[in-house]
Amino acid sequence: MATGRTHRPATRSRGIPEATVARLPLYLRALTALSERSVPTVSSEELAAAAGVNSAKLRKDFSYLGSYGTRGVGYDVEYLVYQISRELGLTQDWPVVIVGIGNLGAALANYGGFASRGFRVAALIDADPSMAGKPVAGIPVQHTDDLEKIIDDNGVSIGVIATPAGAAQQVCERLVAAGVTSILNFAPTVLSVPDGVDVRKVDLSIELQILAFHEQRKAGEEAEAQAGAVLEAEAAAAAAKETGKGPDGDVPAVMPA
Amino acid sequence: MATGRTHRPATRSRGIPEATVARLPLYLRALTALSERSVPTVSSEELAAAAGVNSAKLRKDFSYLGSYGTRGVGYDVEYLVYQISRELGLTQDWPVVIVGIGNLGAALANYGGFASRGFRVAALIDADPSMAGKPVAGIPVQHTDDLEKIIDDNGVSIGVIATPAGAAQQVCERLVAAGVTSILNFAPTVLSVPDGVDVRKVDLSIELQILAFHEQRKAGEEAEAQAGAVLEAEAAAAAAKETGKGPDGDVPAVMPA
DNA sequence: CCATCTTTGTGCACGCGTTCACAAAGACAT
DNA sequence: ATGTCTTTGTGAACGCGTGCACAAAGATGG
Repeated sequence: MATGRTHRPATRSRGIPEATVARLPLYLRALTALSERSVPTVSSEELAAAAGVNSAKLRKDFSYLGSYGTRGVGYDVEYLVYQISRELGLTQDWPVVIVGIGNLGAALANYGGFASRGFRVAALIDADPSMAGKPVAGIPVQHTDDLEKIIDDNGVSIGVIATPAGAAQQVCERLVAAGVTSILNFAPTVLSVPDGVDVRKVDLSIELQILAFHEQRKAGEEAEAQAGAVLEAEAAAAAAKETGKGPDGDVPAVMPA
Repeated sequence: MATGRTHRPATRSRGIPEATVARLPLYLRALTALSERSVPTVSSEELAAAAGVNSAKLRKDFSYLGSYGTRGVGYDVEYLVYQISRELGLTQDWPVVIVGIGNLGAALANYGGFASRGFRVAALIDADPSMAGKPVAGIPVQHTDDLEKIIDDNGVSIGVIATPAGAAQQVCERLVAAGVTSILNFAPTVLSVPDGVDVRKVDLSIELQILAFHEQRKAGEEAEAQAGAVLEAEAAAAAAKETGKGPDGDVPAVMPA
């Protein structure tokens, strides 16, 4: 359209939408795969397909980073890998501590994707004294008592909480007090943190429940596609109010085929 | 898909926004905690605080389910627990299979939150023949060869993929072909599935990268000079193509950590 | 029964994210 | 050079989700 630059987005690096940031790792992964196959350039259409998004969205996402593409050709894979890496802060090393070395913590410690890109497991921490010294994924587990020192010595700013729910908030507070400002929480609890601390949560139970909701909806649609008795839900709710006592473990007339 | 002809689910659920559905498990957890403390009623304000959301949002969320509150009093805890459980489909039993019993798969199998609410680990499946028969979390691992039969015999409609990335798509296709219509994917891959199949993904690596982005941003703001890890040579190229990095005040004054 | 007080349920406005659609930009062939 | 063809970058419209602010509903006390 207008040849003239109307208004360049004055604030570029700061203005990256959160939704875009969340997709950058996806693009990066797809680009890395292309890079390993020595593909020199890629179009927005191809890359979008690989990342599982819409091409217009991808182009808009990239437009927040700058004009890194070449019209008529596409994007230079290597260059884009570098730009996104830099934007995400992956060109530097991030020491990470994992607190709570149970099944999940051990799984995380062993997770290859950890070390692969900028992240390094600096320490494993557990409250169980009998775990102390025991190596997990080649890293000796240390006791919670030393948490503050570990954080400080290693300059850790990202912490992963894989403890039971009951311990999570307390661990969180100690991490924050020790200087951690980003937390990845696997415990099924709402963490409260001061301003300036980022928390992201990964909750298996919630994901499953969301799936169950859609699963139920699908089953319902399929079963009575044309019934459409909206008011019936009312009656069902009323009737359910009577029968509803132990919403926990009871199984209502399920008969697996 | 084997689970079919149960009873009719609420037809009203069609209008529940996705964002609301994603929060229902959060409310449910908070409500369950209140229920265990025998708290009879709770106000939107209190419950919202417990769930870590805004009270107006909570009320609006509940309004999609119906008018289950009492003005001047609040919500009946037990009743709400039941309503949300029903809405999410947790009053029925959901058999789940976990494919890929490595560190992560084992952690998931052992995860208590699984069985606690509606979900039941029906089977563990792995491609490694030496795993076959070996019990994990009290459940014997079965071989991938029997995947279709396991799905069918147990009426499984929800599958969890915890395999390496390379195997995920293939496993996914077999699950779908066998009748699974909801998939929780822990493998770092974009799964492509036919319409009607829901996929949710949990990706540790992505979460960490998002945290790193914000962490870098915080560090940059705070010290104004923490853009340390920018690679020299390529940074020059980048600066040449782009007119500097932070137009909004974050200057790339390099100061290596 | 009436007044007051608490808390829900929701209309409304706003901002963010998504998507469409297309002009501008460049590559490439002639 | 010039024209054609491909693909980017983005203005604009739209829809969803969020939060405010308040009237309606009901409890509670006198």
